[in-house]
Amino acid sequence: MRKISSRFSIATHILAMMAFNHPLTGDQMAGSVQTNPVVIRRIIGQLKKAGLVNVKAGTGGARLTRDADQITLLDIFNAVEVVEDNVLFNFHEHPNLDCPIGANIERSLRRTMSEAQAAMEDKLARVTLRQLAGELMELE
Amino acid sequence: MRKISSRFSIATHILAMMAFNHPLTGDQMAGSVQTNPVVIRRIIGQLKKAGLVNVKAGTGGARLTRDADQITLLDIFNAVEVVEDNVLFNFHEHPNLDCPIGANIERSLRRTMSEAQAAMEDKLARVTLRQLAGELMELE
DNA sequence: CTCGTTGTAACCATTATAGTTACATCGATT
DNA sequence: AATCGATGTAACTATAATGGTTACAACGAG
Repeated sequence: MRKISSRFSIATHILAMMAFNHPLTGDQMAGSVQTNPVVIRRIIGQLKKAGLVNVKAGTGGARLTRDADQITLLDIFNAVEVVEDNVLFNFHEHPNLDCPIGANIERSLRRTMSEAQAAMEDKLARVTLRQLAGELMELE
Repeated sequence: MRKISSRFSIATHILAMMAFNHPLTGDQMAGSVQTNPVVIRRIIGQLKKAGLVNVKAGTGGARLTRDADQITLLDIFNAVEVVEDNVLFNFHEHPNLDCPIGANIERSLRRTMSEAQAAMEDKLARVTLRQLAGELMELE
């Protein structure tokens, strides 16, 4: 299967940079991530929409809207990895209603899927941007 | 982002069917899942490679290689959702080494990613095909 | 007014998914 | 032996996500 996109790691990287150096331009971030500035701007756009980041027009520069310990990795994940109905697992859509097994399996399988997703999200929710930067931020 | 493919739910569906009706043909499964038989055969191929299923050549018919309580949803997931290096999360590949943040973030972010994946897998590992079928299997 | 920056639009190449047709091959039955 | 249903693949298609790219309008500060 396809991996979860690099938008998540890129977003986390640039947000961590913002936690140190306050106003940062897209080109500076693109230099650190080593990708095209437009890729960065698209991600910044998603982070803005999620309310994690403010961008100054004209002169440029992005900064966090709150403290790094108020932003979890789940906040970042949900900002850049948007999935339909916030449901990660697909379920084949036309199971034959004449098949008693399909009908009965669906409910419990969907529940397990949902629990699995929730367990993953919980791990992301327990780590803040602050914790991630960790030792580095002590030096500030 | 893209959802996890329907192969997982389809594979679980047809394995649950096999837990009841022992030798099952691909066309019967395709009828219950309501998809093309070739899609089923491709999934069966993956389940065979993972050692979960036996297929009788010529006359046809697939059956489980072990009891339904010896097959977990994680077994099924790993059989049909193969991801490079078994690592679900991507990490952008050329972070600039001159950026101290990128370098320092990578290790801890990768750890959290790995924990999140493990938490999800653990939920899948705790449910067996037998448990999923649940009440239905009591009637056997 | 100019300059650097941002926000988008418009492409492009690559890849995964899901479906489809076609066909060689196998084993059992007649 | 010939036939029949079933499996295993190859080949092709359409659709969509990802990641990169160029181009350009708009904005604010100097």
